[in-house]
Amino acid sequence: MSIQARRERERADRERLIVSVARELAEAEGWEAVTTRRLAERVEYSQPVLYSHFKGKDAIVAAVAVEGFADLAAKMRAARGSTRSPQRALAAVAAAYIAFAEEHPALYDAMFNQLVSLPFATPEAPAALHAGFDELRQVVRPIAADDDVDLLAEVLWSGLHGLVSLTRGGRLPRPDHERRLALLLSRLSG
Amino acid sequence: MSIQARRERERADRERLIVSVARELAEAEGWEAVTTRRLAERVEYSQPVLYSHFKGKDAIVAAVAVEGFADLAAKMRAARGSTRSPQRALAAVAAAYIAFAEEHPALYDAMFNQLVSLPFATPEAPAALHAGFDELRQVVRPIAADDDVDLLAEVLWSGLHGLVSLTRGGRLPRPDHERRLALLLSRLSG
DNA sequence: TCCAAATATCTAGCGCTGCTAGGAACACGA
DNA sequence: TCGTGTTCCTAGCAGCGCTAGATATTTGGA
Repeated sequence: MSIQARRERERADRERLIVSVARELAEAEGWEAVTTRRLAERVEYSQPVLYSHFKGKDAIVAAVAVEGFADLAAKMRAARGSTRSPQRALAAVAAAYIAFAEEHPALYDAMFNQLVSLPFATPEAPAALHAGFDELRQVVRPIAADDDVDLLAEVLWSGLHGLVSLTRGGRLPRPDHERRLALLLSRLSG
Repeated sequence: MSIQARRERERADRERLIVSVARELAEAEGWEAVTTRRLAERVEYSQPVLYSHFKGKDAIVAAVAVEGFADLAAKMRAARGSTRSPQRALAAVAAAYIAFAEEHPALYDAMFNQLVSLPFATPEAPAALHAGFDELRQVVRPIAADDDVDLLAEVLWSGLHGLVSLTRGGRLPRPDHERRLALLLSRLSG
C-alpha cells in the first residue's frame, strides 16, 4: 500500500519536474529551444518518459501555461488589493498585466500564442483561468455603469492583450507604451 | 538586352507564383501545411529554387503577409468611404477589420502571429502597412478630441487585434462577439 | 530463496521539417 | 561548333515529434 503511494508520489514529482524544466528552458531560451530531446536530457530521463506523463508536447506547454495563468492571477490580485480607489486599482491591475507579459514573455506566449487547445470560456477551464478573469471582472465593476460587467472585463482584456501582442511583435513602437495604456484606460473608464 | 529583360520578367513571375501558391495553400489548409516541399511541388520546381528567390520560409510568409496588409487596407478604405458619418465610419472600419480576420484567418496569422521580422513602425515598413494604419488614423480623428490621433489609432488597433486574437484562440466565447465590439467602440468614442 | 509475471525504462528508428552542397543540363557568345 | 556561365535538380544533413519493441528492474507467489 505505502509502497505504491511512494511510487505515485515520485511519479507526480517527476511530472512537476518536467513542467518546471520546460518552463525554465522556455523562459531562458524561448519555446523554439524546448524540444522533447533537450527536455528529456535535462530531466535526466529518456524521451518516451515524457509521453508517459503527457499526451504530447502541446500538453506540456499547456501545463506550463496553466502555471502562468496562476501567476498572472496572483499578480493581478495583489495589484487590486494595493489600493482602495477603483481608478487606481484599475490602473494597478492593468500595469500588473503588462508587467507580467514583459517579464515572462515565454510564459505569456504559452498562454496566448503557442496554445490552442486549452478549454477556456467553459466550466472545465482550469481554476487559475477563472481566477484571473475574476480579477478583471472585479476591477471593472466600478466603471461598468449600465454596461455588462463580464463584457467590459473581456473588452479590457482584449485591449491589454492587443497592446502586449502588437508591442511585442514590433507592430507598435515601444516608447509610447505607457501613454497608450493610459489612453486605453481613460477611454474605457468612460 | 531584351533577352535578359525577358528572363527577369519570368523570374519575377515565378516569384509572384510562389507567393500566391503559398497563400492559397495556407488559406486552404493552414500554415502548418505549407512546407517547402509541398510548395515546391505545387509551383513545379524543386525546393532549392525557393531559396533563390527568398532567404528562407519566413521570407515567403512575410511576402504573403504584405499582400494581406494591402488587402486589409483596401477593405478598410472602402468601409470608411461607405458613409459620411464619423460614427458609422468608425463602426464600418472596425467591422471590416474583424470580418477580414474572420474570412482570412491564415492571412491574419501570417500578418500577426507567424511573423516577427517585418519592419513595422518605421519608414522602411511596406507601403501597404502605412496605408492600413492611415485608415485607422483617419477614422479616429473625429473622436480624438484632445488626445493624440496616432495614439488613439494604435489603441483602437490594439482593441481590435485583442478581440480577434482572443476570440480565435477560444479565449473569449464567440456568441457575444458583436456586443463586445460595440462596447469597445462606444467606450473608445468617449 | 528462487522464479515468473508485471512494471518501468531505454534504444533505435520512422517520417517529417527547413535548408544546402555539388553536379548535371542548358542556353549563350564567339 | 565549342568553351563558358547560368540555371536547376538530385541527394543529403541535422534536427523535429513521436512510437514500437527490446531490456532492465521490481514485485509477489511457490
